[in-house]
Amino acid sequence: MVLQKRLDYGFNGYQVPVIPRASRSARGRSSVFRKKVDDNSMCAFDLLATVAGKLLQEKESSSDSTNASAVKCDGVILKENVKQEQQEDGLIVVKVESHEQGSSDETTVAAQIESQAYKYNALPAVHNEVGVGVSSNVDIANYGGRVVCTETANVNNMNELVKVVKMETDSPGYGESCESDVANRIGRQLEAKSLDIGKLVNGTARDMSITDDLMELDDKPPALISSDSSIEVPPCSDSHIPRGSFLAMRDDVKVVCRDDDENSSGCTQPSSKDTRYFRQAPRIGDRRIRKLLAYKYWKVAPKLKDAERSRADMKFILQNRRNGFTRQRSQRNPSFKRRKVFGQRTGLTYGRGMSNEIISKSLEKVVDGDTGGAGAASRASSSVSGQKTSSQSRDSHVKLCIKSFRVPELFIEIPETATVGSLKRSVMEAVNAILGGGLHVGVVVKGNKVRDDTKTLLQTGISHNEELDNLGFTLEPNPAIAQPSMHPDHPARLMMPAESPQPLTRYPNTPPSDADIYGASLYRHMTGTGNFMDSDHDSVPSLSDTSAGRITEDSRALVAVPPLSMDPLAMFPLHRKSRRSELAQRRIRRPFSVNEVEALVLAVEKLGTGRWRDVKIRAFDNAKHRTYVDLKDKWKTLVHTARISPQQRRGEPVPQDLLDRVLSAHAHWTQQQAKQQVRQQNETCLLL
DNA sequence: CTTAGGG
DNA sequence: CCCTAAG
Repeated sequence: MVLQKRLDYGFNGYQVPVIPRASRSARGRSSVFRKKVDDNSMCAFDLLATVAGKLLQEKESSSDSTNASAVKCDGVILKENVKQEQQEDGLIVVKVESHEQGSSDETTVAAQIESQAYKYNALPAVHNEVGVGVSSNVDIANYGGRVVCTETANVNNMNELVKVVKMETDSPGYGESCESDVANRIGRQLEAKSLDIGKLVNGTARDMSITDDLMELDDKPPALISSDSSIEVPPCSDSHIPRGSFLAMRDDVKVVCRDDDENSSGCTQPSSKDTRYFRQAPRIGDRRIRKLLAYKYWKVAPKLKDAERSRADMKFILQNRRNGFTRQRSQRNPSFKRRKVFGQRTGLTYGRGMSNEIISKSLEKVVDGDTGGAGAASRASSSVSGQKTSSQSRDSHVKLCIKSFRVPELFIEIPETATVGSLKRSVMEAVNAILGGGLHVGVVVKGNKVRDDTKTLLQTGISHNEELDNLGFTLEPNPAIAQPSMHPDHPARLMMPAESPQPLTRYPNTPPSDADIYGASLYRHMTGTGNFMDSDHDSVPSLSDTSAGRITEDSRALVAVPPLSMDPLAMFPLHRKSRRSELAQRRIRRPFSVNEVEALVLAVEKLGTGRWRDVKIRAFDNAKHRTYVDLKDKWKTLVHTARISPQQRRGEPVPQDLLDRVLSAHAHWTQQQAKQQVRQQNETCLLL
C-alpha cells in the first residue's frame, strides 16, 4: 500500500449541536465522517494540524458571514500547509496555512502533549446497520475555550489499527464535558458489548473481513501511539461551543461513524434543506456554522501483484438511514419524472453542484486500478486526461498519474443483518452505477475548475514542464443524469417511511406536530392573501444560513441498495422490506391538513376539477410536496369521504361543511364538464 | 408535461 | 401515494 505523501485530512464535517442525551433513543443511526490520514504519522502533531486546519476553515467561513452559503469548507489540508513551528517542552505550535488560493491566512494551534498510558476508549464495534467501521462526528465549531484532544490508539494484532480521537471542550455553555457523543457512545457500546479493544479490533475487523478487503491494513510495526494532548485553542471572537469528537483512522481504514440515536441523524443530515424539524430541535449554538461535508471517495489503489480486487480500496460511507432518499420536485415544476426514473432504475442519486475534491495526482508512475469500480475509475480518468505516458513522440506530452479520485459522497442503505458479502456487492453496484455514466470528470488547475473543454492543455496550463502539482481531477455527478435536488426532504422525513412503526423521537414529524407547523404557516399566509401559501417549509431559503451553502459544496450520492442475492454466509434473514428499496423510495405520506383541504376546496370551487395544474399553482404553489396529481388524488378521496358516513372516515376529521362544499363543487363541475362535452360533440357534428 | 383513472 | 395510458 502506497502511502500518500500528504495529509489528506478530509476533515470535512461538522456535527450538529449535540442533543441532550436524555432525549436520545436507543435506536441508532449513523452519521458518518471520515478522516483520512497519512498514516505513519498520525500523532499528536497531526491531530493538532487537523484541528488547526479545521479552525482555519472555520475562520475563513465565518469571515464570510454575509453569505454563509458561500462558506468554503472542503477541509483538505495539505501537509505542505502545515508547519510545525516549534517544539519545546512538549509544547507544539502548529500553523496551518490557508488552503485557499492566495490567502495568507493561517491558524495557529499550540498544544501540550503529554504521553499517557493507553486509554481504551476504543471504537464502536457494532452498528445497527452495517457492522463495518467506525465513524465519528466532527464538531468543532468553536474557537473559544479549550479543546482537549485525546487520542487513543490500540495496538493489537492489527498494529496501529485505529485511533480514536476524542475532542472535548469545557467551554462555557456546555458545562459538562463534551466528550460525549462518539467517545461516550463508544464507551457505552463497549460496555454493553463487553468488548475490550483487542476483541473489538480483532474480532470486529476480522470477523467482518474488513481486514483484507475493506480496510486494507498493512503490516506496520506496532509503532503505536497513545498520547493525550491538550490543545489550547486561541480564543476567537466567535463563541461557539465546540463539542464533538472524531475518529482518526489510518489512511486505509474506513471509518463509519455511528450515532446512537435518531435525532442525531436528523441533525446530521447534511443534505437536508427542510428546516421544519430542524427548527424544533434543540438549538445548541445556533450561530455555529454547521458544515456537513461527509464525502466519499474511493481511490485507485496501487497495483498489487495479484489482483486483489478488494484492495481497490474503496472507501465509502455508510449512512444509517431508514429511508435514504426521497424524491423531490423542483420548485415550480411539479414534475420529477426524470429523477424518479433515475432513482428507480439505479436506486442511486447524488447531489449536484457539489465540490469534489481533487484527490491526487503525480508525475510518478501510473498507478493501475484493480478490478471493479476503482479500476474503471482509473481507466476512465486516464482516458479523459488523455495522454499519460509514452512521451517518445515529438510533442511535449504531459505525463500525469491519477492516483485516486474523490467521488461524491455515497450513501448506502443496507440492513444490518445483511452480510458483509452483500455489503461489498452493494457498494460495488453503487460504484458501478455511478461510473456507468453518472459521473463526469472535471479538471482542476491551480484550484480552478477548467470548464472549457476546447482549451488545450497548454492553454490551460498543463504542460510537461509545468508543475503538475496544480493539476487535479475530480469526479462529479453528471448533471444530465443526476438531477437530484440538493435539498432532499428532511432527513427526519426520510427516515420515517410510512411503514416505519417507530417515528423518530427527536424530531417530531408525526402528524400532530406536522400539522401544527403547517397550520401556523398556513394561517399566516392565508390571512391577507386569502391564498393558501407557503405551506411548505422547504421554500424557506434560510435554513439557518448554512445548510444551503454546505449542501452545495457537498457532493454526495445516495444509494439505497437492497441486499440482493443471498449470501451463503448470511446468518440472519434479510430485512423484510429490503426488496422494496430497490424501487424508488415511496414518498412519505403526508396527510392533508384541514387547512390544506380548505385551500384545495377553495381552488377547485373556483377552477373546477379538470385543471389540477392550475389548482396547484393557485393554492399550493409553495407546497412543493404537493403535486397536482396529489391534489387530484386528494380531491378524489375527499369526494369519497364526503359520501361515506362519518363513522367510516379516518384520519383527521374534515369539517362537514367543507365536505359539503366538496360535494357541491364536485357536482357542479362534473356537470360543467358534461355540458362541455355535449358542446364539443355538437361542434364536431356540425363540422361534419 | 398534464389529465384521468385504476391500483 | 403510485403507475400509466393518453393527449
